[in-house]
Amino acid sequence: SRDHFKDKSSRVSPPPFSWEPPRRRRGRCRARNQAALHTLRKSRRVKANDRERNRMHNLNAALDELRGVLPTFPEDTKLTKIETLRFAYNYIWALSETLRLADQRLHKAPPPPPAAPPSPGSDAGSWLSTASSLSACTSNPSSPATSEDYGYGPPEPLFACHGLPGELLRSGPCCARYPPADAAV
DNA sequence: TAGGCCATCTGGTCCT
DNA sequence: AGGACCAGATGGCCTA
Repeated sequence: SRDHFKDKSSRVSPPPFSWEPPRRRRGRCRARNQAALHTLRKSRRVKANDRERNRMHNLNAALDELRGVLPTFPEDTKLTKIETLRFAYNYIWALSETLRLADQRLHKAPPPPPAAPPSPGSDAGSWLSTASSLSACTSNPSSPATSEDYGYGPPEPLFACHGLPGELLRSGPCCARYPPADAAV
């Protein structure tokens, strides 16, 4: 079909579906198309990056809100993302235990030992359920010292840094990065 | 300087 | 088709 343009004499109307533009023109078109495709892809990528950035910002904002309702000591301690999630998991568990125990006490039932805390994640970096962190909690000077102090009659003896009953602190993971690494225990 | 944490980019996949 | 979601890669910042 390209020969169709070589010979002027035979230049009749091109066959309906086999006609192709001259090579040079087609190459230019292809280049133009390639460039258009490139800019299209690029603009889509830029848009996608923008959305992704925004999505992550929203996710971080939600994480910050979650940090805001979690008790930490010192108060301005910023938990990492993974710490925030794990602590939230355990904090919810501890609060549930508080309600459960309070309810039991209300019905005069002898409080059984609290249930084993859930395990939100068991990698080596998890500090939430370690005995050291729990003993650190109970050794807080602002906390009640004797076992009698851990009773559940109102008002509940609370830990200044956690706001949770002592028994829960001793039995369940509820500390967030406490004590600070450099703090004397 | 190594390791941890984080933000961002990127391509793939799934969903509407 | 376009957006949401996800996971891997990368580089910057900070701390021990």
